[in-house]
Amino acid sequence: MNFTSPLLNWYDAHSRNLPWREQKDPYKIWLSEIILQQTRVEQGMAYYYAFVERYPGIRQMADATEDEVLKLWQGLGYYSRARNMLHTAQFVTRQLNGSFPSTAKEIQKLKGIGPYTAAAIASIAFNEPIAAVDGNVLRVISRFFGIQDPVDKPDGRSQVDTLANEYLNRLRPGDFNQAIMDLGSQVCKPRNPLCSSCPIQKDCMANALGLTDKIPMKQGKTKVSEWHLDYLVLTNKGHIAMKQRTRQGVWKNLWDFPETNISSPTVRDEFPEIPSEISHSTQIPELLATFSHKLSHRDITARFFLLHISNTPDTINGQNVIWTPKKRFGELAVPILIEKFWSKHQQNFD
DNA sequence: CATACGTGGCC
DNA sequence: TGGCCAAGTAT
Repeated sequence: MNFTSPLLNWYDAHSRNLPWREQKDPYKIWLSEIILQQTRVEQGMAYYYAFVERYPGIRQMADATEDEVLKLWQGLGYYSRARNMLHTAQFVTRQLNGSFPSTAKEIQKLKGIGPYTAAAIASIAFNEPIAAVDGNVLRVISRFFGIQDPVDKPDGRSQVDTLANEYLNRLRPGDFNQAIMDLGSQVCKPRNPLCSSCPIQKDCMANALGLTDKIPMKQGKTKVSEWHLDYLVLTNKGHIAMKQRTRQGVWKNLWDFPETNISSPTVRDEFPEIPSEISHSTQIPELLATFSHKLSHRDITARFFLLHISNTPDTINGQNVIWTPKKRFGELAVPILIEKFWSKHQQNFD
């Protein structure tokens, strides 16, 4: 099988010039890998630059607050990555004396780092011969070797792991891993792969069998459930009531508005009750907007009810709130759903 | 082992 | 359009 050599030759000629590839700084490689988990390079690039500028090294990141890191991360999604990243920055700085672990085994003990990211950092930053198997590698390897078992099941997955480590170039493990990822993202794409431009087309099983649109085979589909969210947008003289999502769950530690207590689908035509903490209000909440928003696992329908009130209680429907001046709304890390609502309707809050 | 966890792009 | 996919991890 002619796999590794043509792959590395192709990489030498076509590798992308990415900022975290300019040096072998474990901090920057780690940061880029966390950002790029389940995220395309094009989407993550601006965030990478923002983080490197704000935190040139892991020690600077360790001194940050979680609110600040989440605000920088806003819009990237999977916010546990940001929380775990800060935790790891503090752990490496304070417990490991600022020295990033140098083996995949040790790296994987850090929060937010699993088998893929540990192997990627170890191979790229420390030259450890270990295959980093991500979605691209799963696709390239399963197509090239014609693996027709589902790659999201243990059997198919372990076949790919084995082959990737078997064909790994032990002299250039980091380049080998990045070469497959670049090939997977630029040539061996999920749909409409550019097989005629592929350096390993000649020995590719999926290409020979006409199965590039069938491989990689996958089994699992996560079911999407519906979720109704009813927000109370309370204002008082240019201040807005905001609450932090501290409970375990989606958007943890990001900010949004207090929620009403009428989220049951059967009573969705009713107006929300006035929270008992509100001293007196002659009007009823006005339905300002209805937004739909899709998460990977939820279809959200969010309604935003506006109400001007004359006191500033510390809790709304039992939820702790802060009263944020309208000018400072932008300092809070909010879900994209809230950001979109805000950018469209903030003029209503004067 | 299955499910939770965001958002944007593509066809 | 709705479903799939993206440099996955934690539980």
